[in-house]
Amino acid sequence: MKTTDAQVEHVRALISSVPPGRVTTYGAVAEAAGLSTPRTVAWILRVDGADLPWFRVIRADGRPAPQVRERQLAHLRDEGVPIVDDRVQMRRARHVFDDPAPPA
DNA sequence: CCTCTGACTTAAG
DNA sequence: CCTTAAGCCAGAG
Repeated sequence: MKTTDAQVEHVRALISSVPPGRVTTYGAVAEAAGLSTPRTVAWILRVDGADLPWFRVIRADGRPAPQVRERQLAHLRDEGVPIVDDRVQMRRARHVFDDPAPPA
């Protein structure tokens, strides 16, 4: 199904709700927003994520996106996110969305 | 209508 | 820990 504006707004809201010092993954956001693939989340951040805490969204393995990894790591370190060898310790820093995914 | 690319993920070698 | 392959959706050419 084509991604709706509501879905995009949902994704933006979810990312905005991630508190400082915590992080989430593309997959988690996609699932919470009801999207079928994390690539859509990446697309949203790329085209309309300048005003969002995009640096709190990392890949599933705990590493930032290669293209922005320096800036992302800098932001995360600044917020006190546990990082070891350029890898985020999601076990401690992962954020859990209270708002459940909408039923199909 | 085609192919390519991308701030992704999981599985397999 | 490394690289491939396949699946996935949206946009650009």
